[in-house]
Amino acid sequence: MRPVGGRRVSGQQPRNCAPPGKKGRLRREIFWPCGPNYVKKGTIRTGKAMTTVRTRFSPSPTGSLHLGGAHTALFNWLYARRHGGVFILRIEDTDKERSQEKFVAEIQESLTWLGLTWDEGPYRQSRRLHIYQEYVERLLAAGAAYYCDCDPEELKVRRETMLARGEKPRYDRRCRELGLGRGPTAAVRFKTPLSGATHWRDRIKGPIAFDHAELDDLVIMRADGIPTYNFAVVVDDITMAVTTVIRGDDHVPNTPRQLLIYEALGVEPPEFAHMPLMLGQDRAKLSKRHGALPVLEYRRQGFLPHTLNNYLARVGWSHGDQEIFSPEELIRYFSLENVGKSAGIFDMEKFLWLNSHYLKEMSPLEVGGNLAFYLAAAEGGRPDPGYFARVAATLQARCKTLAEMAQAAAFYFRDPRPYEAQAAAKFLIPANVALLREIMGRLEALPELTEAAVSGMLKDVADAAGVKVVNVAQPVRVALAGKTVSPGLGDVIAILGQEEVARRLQNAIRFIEENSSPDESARRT
RNA sequence: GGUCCCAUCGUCUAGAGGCCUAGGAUACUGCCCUCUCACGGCAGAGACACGGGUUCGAUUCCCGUUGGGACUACCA
Repeated sequence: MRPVGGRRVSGQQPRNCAPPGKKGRLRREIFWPCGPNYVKKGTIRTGKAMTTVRTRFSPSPTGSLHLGGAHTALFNWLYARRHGGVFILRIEDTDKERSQEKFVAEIQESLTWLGLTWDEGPYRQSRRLHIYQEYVERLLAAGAAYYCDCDPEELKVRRETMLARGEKPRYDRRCRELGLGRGPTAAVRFKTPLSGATHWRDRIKGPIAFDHAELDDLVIMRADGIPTYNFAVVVDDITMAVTTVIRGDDHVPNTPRQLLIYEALGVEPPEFAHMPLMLGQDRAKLSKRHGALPVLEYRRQGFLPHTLNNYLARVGWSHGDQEIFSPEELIRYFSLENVGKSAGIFDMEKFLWLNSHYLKEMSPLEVGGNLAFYLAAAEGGRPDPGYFARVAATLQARCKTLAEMAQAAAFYFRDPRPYEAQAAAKFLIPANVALLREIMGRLEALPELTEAAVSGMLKDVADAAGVKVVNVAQPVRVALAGKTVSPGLGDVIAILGQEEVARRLQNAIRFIEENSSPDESARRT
């Protein structure tokens, strides 16, 4: 868990020392943080002399942005912001089958909602095909790649056969030395070294090594000229001058393949930081299949964007015992050194708590503004910000999400009827008619409808009747809110206003009279 | 199966060999506050996966076991 080697040198991050290349040109003379000579004491330069940090978030538009993606995007964004760097958005849409335009839009909307704004992009891999082509040529010319015209279907069969035989399902390299030329069905494969090993020092995981014997000759460009993931990533990260690749540790196995491509291209690679994955309740990687919800779904459910950022930041990263971070603090404190290695599980309970925390912290006016948005769909409430603020103030400490608050606030905007059945059965009974009448009268007599005045009145009524306040409060509550749960009656009454309160009390009395049999009401009144 | 990664309360985590009687947060339980429900306050229960080393001393370093996860495509 502790940094190894140079990772701790006075808190400085080793970075590439050369300026980013211009327009597709390779960067020259780059300090390679992954190499064996990584950080000799005293070689780290500080501040201005170093290259600007450049990170990227590169989702593929094959689905909505979900929590896992937002987690990765946040760490990249935070790291870039922390170091005054550049955050790049890149859409990896080389999977023509599954990529969809609507997801490109949704991903951007999600990031924007979260406030994870990008400085460059969105770049689209599908519009950079000529660049990949150029790099493939280079590899081909250098003898680091070769054409392969094996039939994909047959490859699949071979793979299954190997698997069935208990062998490793790898490409058998039968085209490797054939010297095949370009052709309509020929894909390009990377010529992976047969022996040796690739290793790097991960900014988060420390040293990692893979034997080349474990790797096979991956396809880097399909027969149709579309590059595959591992190749496109490398070319993009080179041409976009990415300095730090921060991604989920599910990409660790891809890294040696990419490092080999950098090497074949003669380019020093960026540094890598593989962050721990965030798992679902079932401990499996978050994915659509495991019920990972789109980020926008959390917006719909009434979570604040900063709740997501704060929560996500604390999965895999920490700053001592601190749990609550303002956006500025997140940026100020974020560092790769404090990113842990082990995967974390998304905990809805804590997530809800965090959201409720922010709901309580915000000003009533702000919460009210948000609440109006959630109510608009359902209730079409009054568009008066002041009114929403007063309503919000009574609900802030009682709700965990804005959607929940909208529900709880509904009675402020419309008639409470129909009453909740159980509540009505228990409190809207003939025995309480007199009480409701008295309350109505007393309210009219109050010089001012304030929380204190109403509370005092309720207590007086209770005292006079020799009962507890709760006994007078509940019938009134059901009459006004339609249920046994609501904010304090003093606030409710003050907000609803004299006229509306009188109407609701009257309605409740009428309801009781209509719903009880004549002799029952005679007996109990 | 193979390769790689990971391992502190249920969950997120603090922990840089003695500061640990292992801290915080959440969730849970109890009490207090209280017109309901919440909020809030106080208290409680709850973890170093196991086995070997190294060391005067391991939660911490090394090895192994076990467990979990990821990857294993002309997906990303």
